[in-house]
Amino acid sequence: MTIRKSVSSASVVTYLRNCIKKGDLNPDDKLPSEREISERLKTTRVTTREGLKQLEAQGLIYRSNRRGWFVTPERINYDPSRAIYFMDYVSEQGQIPFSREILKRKIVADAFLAEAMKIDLGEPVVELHRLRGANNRPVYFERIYLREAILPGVFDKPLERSVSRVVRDEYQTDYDKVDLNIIVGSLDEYEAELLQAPAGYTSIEIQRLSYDQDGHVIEFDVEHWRHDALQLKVNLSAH
Amino acid sequence: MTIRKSVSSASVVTYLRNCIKKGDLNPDDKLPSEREISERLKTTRVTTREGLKQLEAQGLIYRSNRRGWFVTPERINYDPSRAIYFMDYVSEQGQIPFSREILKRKIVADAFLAEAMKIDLGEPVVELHRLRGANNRPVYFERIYLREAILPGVFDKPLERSVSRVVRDEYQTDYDKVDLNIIVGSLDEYEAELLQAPAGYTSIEIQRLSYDQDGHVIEFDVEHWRHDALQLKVNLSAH
DNA sequence: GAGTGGTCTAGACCACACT
DNA sequence: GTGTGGTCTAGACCACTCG
Repeated sequence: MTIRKSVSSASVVTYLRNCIKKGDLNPDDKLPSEREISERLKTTRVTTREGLKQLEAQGLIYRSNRRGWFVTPERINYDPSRAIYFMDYVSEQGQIPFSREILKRKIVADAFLAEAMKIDLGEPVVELHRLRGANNRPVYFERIYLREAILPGVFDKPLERSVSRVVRDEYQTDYDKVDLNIIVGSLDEYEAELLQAPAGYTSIEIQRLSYDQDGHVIEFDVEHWRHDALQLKVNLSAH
Repeated sequence: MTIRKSVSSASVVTYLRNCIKKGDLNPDDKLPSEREISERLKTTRVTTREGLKQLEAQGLIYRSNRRGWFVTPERINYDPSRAIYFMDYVSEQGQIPFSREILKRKIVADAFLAEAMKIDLGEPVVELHRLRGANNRPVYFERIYLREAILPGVFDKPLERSVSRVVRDEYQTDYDKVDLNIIVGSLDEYEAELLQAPAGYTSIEIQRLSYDQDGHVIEFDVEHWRHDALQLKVNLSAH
């Protein structure tokens, strides 16, 4: 049996956790400055930051860029197995969603895309980047790749609100099968800036590969979520 | 447009990343000591550790207790939607699995369990803790809760290799529906020690609630994975 | 312009792992 | 016993945010 020595950063964790539990700090409230916390608990900034990072790992608080530390609001429940759209399920959960298009362009498949989408090198693809969030807080960034061969003219469709709605309604194509790939990673500088996080911030990366009824890949989608903003729910049936 | 200043911990990241790419460091190899890296790159331990933590967040390296830093081996692919057992899918992926029972006991449902399993407070439940890993490296710890009301005498069954196999074969009960709940969190001291990780280590928590054909909850299962050891794959069909 | 978070230096002590 | 990782102190500078 190991004997735990008392760790000073733990007092930061305990102190702030209590503030949150007691309601002195509410969701989206800003925490006191690191220097102020350090002074109050008679420790140094390095130690205080260690404690803050532990609370961050637990998802109780989050960082916004250089703006400071905040209490994490309720997570977004996301079920990638349901045919429901971001704007809708966020609203349903009582939060106000937003969606911002960052980039839309025609490209050709490079080696990575060709392998991931199981298509030929050089096949024309429409690339779409967008940022989405709730209550003015960005929660995930995604890159979407659509095959022009399967969805002719898709570049000129209004894709901002929902790609899958366009595919369903304008191409009479159903998503028959979806392969999900989920991994915990960290944000690169570009992704971090968009998500108002420091580079290296822990993220959840969701890759989604969608097929139509004929087994063709129609869409490839890579999402990077702030780890603190997401709760994944998946319902599986044996039928 | 912001101008990036060059960060010193980044040189640690770049240096070690190259060592791994070039093959100077191979999966499961131990990295040089923090002091040695610091000296080699003419920086201090704090900065070196900052770089190491970034590589850890990216999943390229991992920590084992106080033993040091190691290069992350290939992740385990886990598809919670498939009816396949840990011992089997790890073997299939060319790794050697192990499973260790930590605890088995009869308890009654407390408030948390009652709510999670949608059962009455005080209902008898069999609790099982176990630790699983591959190639001698622990990868996840799980708590399993089984309803004695639905699975009479389950306490005395051999549950170590696979609970679901016992349920299927000995009770002729099929898993009809499974609700998954996935969240990124961190390990508490107990979990961390079992997983040979420092307390607070980033983890993936998977809660699984399984129902039989009649809609009764038969099993509740909470898994804590080392974040660096797991790649989730889920296949969804519209059928 | 003041204050903050992000980064860094140059030390130190302790408990634990390894030999 | 030696060396390592885990933790901590007491400073410092810079770039950025905010008022």
